[in-house]
Amino acid sequence: MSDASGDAVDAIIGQWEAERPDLADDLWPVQVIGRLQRLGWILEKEIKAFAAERGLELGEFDILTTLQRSGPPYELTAGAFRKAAMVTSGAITNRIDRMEAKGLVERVRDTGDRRAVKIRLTERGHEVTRTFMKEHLANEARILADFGREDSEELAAKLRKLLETLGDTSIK
Amino acid sequence: MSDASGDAVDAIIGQWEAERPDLADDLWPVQVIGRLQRLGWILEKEIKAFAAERGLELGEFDILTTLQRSGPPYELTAGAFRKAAMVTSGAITNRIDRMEAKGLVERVRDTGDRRAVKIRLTERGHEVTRTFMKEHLANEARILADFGREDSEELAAKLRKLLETLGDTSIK
DNA sequence: ATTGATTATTTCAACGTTGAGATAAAACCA
DNA sequence: TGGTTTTATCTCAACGTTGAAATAATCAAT
Repeated sequence: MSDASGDAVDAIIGQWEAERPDLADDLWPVQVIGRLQRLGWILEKEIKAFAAERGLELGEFDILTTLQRSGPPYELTAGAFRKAAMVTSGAITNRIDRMEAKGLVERVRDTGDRRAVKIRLTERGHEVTRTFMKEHLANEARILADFGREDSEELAAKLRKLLETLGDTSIK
Repeated sequence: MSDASGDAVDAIIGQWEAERPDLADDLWPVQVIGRLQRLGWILEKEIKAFAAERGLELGEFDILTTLQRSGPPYELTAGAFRKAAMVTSGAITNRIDRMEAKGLVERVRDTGDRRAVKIRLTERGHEVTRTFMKEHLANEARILADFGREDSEELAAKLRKLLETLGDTSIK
């Protein structure tokens, strides 16, 4: 059933129902996954633009915040980033290269394990992250302002449940 | 409040509360946006792998399904794809180039407006999309199987509301 | 009809990620 | 100690996207 009103996903499902009636009973996952995909795109674009205004790549922002929220001594290995950021090793190397050039982080060879490289937040990196993070949260609050706090809490609870179902229980 | 159990986002929020108590009251949007981001990554990876097993790029899959669900005569302009797929013009040109080489679509110069190029699904493209789509929906159903149909419906309703709030009401 | 503005697509260099292979160090085990 | 396996990072070519500039056709207005 495609309503006259609705979001883009309702329209897409309506198109499928008309074109492939044989699949009508199998379309229900699209309601969820299609919407999650669209929201992912929209939000990524939003946050990417926000970061770009401040001279940061999205991945670089990711490194900075991961590092700061990890707490003292504000250093993590490249491997830790790979897992936290869900990207490959080459991407981490490149990001750190760029950020080291900007003076936001520094590489510190681990004294114990000389294979490992600790990435440490510089004083400048700290400052940038501090102000950036506050603005970032304000921006996210703005994005959700019309949706509202109460709906946000309810939605968050359901999203948590889905993530747990999918096994996303760790940031290690 | 960071629970002992929970998903990755609960852990992240817990870290921020410890490291930046001054931001504690501003973290609520992360509950939603952080989770939407993670779900976007997870699902994209899942679907990308699924497409790759069948020799298709994610963007190519996007073109195929957009084309098929548009109904007869199964042709759209490059511009229509740009809007539907939320990507830039160069990306569309490249995708169509690759897919034309694979014999999945063909370019047809519009007889009326000779600036426009219609992208049309070939017979082979139709076949591929038909089988692919059925498997794709089965795959999505598998992903959501543990989450359940009822929770899916409830979650979908909230996601729709958020998308509408963000102005994502059209696929034109 | 001619000029100017707009619209549609393609081109292309820059960019970030991927992923396999290389390098190097540590851990394991005889 | 010596040899093998494992772990951590870096290297680098291939890949897809971005976004601005180029090309080409239509539309608008006089």
